Amino acid sequence: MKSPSQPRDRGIPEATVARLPLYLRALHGMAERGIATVSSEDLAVAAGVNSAKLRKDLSHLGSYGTRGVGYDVEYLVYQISRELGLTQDWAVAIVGVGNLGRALANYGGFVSRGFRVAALVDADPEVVGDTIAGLNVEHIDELETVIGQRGVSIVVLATPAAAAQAVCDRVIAAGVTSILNFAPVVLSVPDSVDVRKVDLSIELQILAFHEQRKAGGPLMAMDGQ
Amino acid sequence: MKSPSQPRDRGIPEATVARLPLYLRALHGMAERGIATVSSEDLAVAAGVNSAKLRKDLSHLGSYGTRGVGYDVEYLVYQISRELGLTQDWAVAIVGVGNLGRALANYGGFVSRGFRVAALVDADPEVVGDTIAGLNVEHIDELETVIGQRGVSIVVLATPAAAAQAVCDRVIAAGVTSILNFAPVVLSVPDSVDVRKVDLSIELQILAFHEQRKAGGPLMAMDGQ
DNA sequence: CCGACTTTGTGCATCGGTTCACAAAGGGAT
DNA sequence: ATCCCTTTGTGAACCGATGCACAAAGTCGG
Repeated sequence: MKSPSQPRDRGIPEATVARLPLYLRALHGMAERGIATVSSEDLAVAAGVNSAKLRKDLSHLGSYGTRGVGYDVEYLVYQISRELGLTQDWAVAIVGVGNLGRALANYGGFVSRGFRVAALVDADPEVVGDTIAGLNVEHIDELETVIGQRGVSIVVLATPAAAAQAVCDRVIAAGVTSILNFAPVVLSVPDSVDVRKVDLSIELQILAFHEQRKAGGPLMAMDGQ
Repeated sequence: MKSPSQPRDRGIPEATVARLPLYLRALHGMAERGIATVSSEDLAVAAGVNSAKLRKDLSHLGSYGTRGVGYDVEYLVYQISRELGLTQDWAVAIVGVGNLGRALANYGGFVSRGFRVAALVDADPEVVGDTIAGLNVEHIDELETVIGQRGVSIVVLATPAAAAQAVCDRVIAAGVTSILNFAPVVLSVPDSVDVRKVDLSIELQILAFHEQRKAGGPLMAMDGQ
């Protein structure tokens, strides 16, 4: 039994957290198009999920809808943003300024969501000193200094696989507890540190698996489905 | 008792499929270091998962281990590769040659896993004709031709959000049934088409959520956890 | 002020996935 | 050949997530 206006339930399911950014994106689009109010059904369609799931997700944040009407777009944007921590400014450092690091530095989706690329760091003297996306590329020796002085709390690892663990250890020692890893290695970190990984080739491999199935499977089993 | 070569269970759980590439990566590393045999425990550590989960995952492919010994690295690499469809050559087209598209074209992880970038396509006359990663950038008008003639079965969408759905519709009409989408939009496609999406800003937002929690949560609730 | 209509929020059944724990299977030593 | 040791493969309990279906809550027209 909980008090009726107890929105702050400390335990939001992980699956819900992963979908909130999706809702937020859909809501931003609607706000831009001047839509003031949206039903769970419409928002669900825009976000590509089932409406019951959406309502349950939102119910974890609190009771922000109006029965018979729907959700106020602006208000919901604010509530989700606040829950995700996007109402504050996050300083991000990108380590590894290869093709991927460059793409990330230029990626508009970061800035528009409360993230600020505060530093670009690389080990290659060839790129150190270059200006990318308006930022000076700094030498890896400056890593700890940069993190400390600019209040970097999230680090994006876009280094080669071989360098990732060493850089990871250093940024953790420098106090960082959130890492987004693009290098194709399993990082070993203390429990207190959050690592999310994105491996582009894994996604392709999963697609290949399903594609193969459609084509008849590895042994060309001739089942109709 | 099942016949020893009855590996083909048509229903491999989605969660398992998503982990197979992880095992494969770990196994490749071991093969390179000359390791011939590996236990589920060791492989699990290398892949960053629980060993019981790993064994259950592998059991869906068949009985490829030897009790008391472990798994033969080479053999397991082959079996997983085959299951994922990586023993064949997949032609991939990348549409949208901005920063991200460029990074993807140069990404080594594709080629090394049986994927071949067969075409780069863009709408901007400024980039059409450029050579990137040894490939000529072709005009979007050629999209259908390129897909048909080079046997492209997987398309990577790295276009701006506004263009993604239109390109998506075209590649589907051209016969493609597997799409990897980097554009921050929900694509609407027939059920027969597989879409996997990667949204870089979503991953960062999830990190921000947890980071905020560590720092005390949105209302600075002072609970120890 | 009331009654019909809309849409939320949620209890409940269900499902897929994870983890535990152990019997079965194989290897190697004696 | 037999026993002991290691490690797999899996039955079963558990856990979180999903989706249905509906009562509760609110709006709006008359």
